[in-house]
Amino acid sequence: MQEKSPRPYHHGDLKRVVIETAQAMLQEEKGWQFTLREVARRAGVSHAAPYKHFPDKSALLAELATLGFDQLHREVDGTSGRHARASRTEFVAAAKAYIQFGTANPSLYRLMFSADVDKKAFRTLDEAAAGAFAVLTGILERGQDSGALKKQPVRAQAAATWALLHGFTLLAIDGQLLPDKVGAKPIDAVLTSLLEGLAS
Amino acid sequence: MQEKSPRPYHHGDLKRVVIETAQAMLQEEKGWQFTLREVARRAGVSHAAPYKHFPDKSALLAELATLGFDQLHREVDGTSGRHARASRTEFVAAAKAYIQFGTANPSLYRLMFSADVDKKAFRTLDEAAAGAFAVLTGILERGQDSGALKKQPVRAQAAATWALLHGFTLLAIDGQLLPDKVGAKPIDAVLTSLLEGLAS
DNA sequence: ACCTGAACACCGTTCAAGT
DNA sequence: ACCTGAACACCGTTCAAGT
Repeated sequence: MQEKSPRPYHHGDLKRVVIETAQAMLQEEKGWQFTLREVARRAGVSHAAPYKHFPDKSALLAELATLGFDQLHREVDGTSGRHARASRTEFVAAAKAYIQFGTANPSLYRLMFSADVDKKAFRTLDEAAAGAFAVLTGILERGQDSGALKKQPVRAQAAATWALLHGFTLLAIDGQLLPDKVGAKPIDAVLTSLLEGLAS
Repeated sequence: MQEKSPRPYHHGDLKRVVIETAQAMLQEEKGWQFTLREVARRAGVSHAAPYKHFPDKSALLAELATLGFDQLHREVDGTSGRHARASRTEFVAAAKAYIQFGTANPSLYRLMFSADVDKKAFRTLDEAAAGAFAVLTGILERGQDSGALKKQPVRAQAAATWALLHGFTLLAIDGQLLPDKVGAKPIDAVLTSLLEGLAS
């Protein structure tokens, strides 16, 4: 019995395989050491093959970052109920989901905000980031409607919230929020402080 | 008249020159593309020479990051008066100095929190980061003493403040807080929001 | 003690040539 | 249309050899 075309000359689906291999590598320890040649190696293909699907490394990184923002979008969005009015609990759940995503996928999260991704070519990346940002804005709007949050310019509130979540996530990834430095349960303390700034 | 020993075989002060050259490169556009060989080239020395002063690239990066934290420490500290009690104004000035440092030295700021620096060998880096962190803690303590800030566990307040400043700084560096996305004067809006969370 | 030059094992990227 | 293999210009790092 012959194996199903073990290594056909034309891979057929290489673009997807490259992306999936790269994503798997990002999940690993030291996933931030990202090598195009290693991706090709694992995909069982020559190191020049990916260039038929991505103009350069930056473009692949941009694609991975875009997919990361999409996933972040979905995970934060998934915590929020579909009510027209949002509670503080809902707000906190969304915030925790954001931080959870980042700390669970440190290399990917870093990549999403890395200087190495191709910023010019991929408007898609900006759109994906804006999409994730819009989720925050939406929750804040609905929180204001319910009276749980202070009525303030929503975009400024969203920027402050995003900055706090982003900073907290990165500091956590860097191991710079350890209890001995910052007290126990930093996440709860920080979210409390944030809420007190926004709550009515 | 003879030039003063134009290129002596023994440089004599190479370690400092390497650091200063590296710092100058970090100030440039694309300063984050950091190459040990390019540093050596600019210092007019062979590419192997730096290895007599730094075990590897990580070690140099760690040294640069440490110096960065020292500078950040000084600049934030410089804004705070020497009174035992701190006002909100003082707190805001410190926060703005933090953000100003980061946005004025984007590559250095990124490096200070980069995954590439040698975390194990250099306890100095941790100490420098802790020093900068301590400034925030000090201002918050003195702000609580003056009654300008709510009495809360200081380390948690400091963590929230740090996270917000860190996130804001990085988003600003990434160009992700542009007015069209986030409204005008994001910095003031964010600091206001932060203050409302901490103020009494 | 400090520096050089050649060498090694890696990259990202390109391009003629193969299927 | 898609992939390979060799090639080029770069890295970081090591090490015998020079001063």
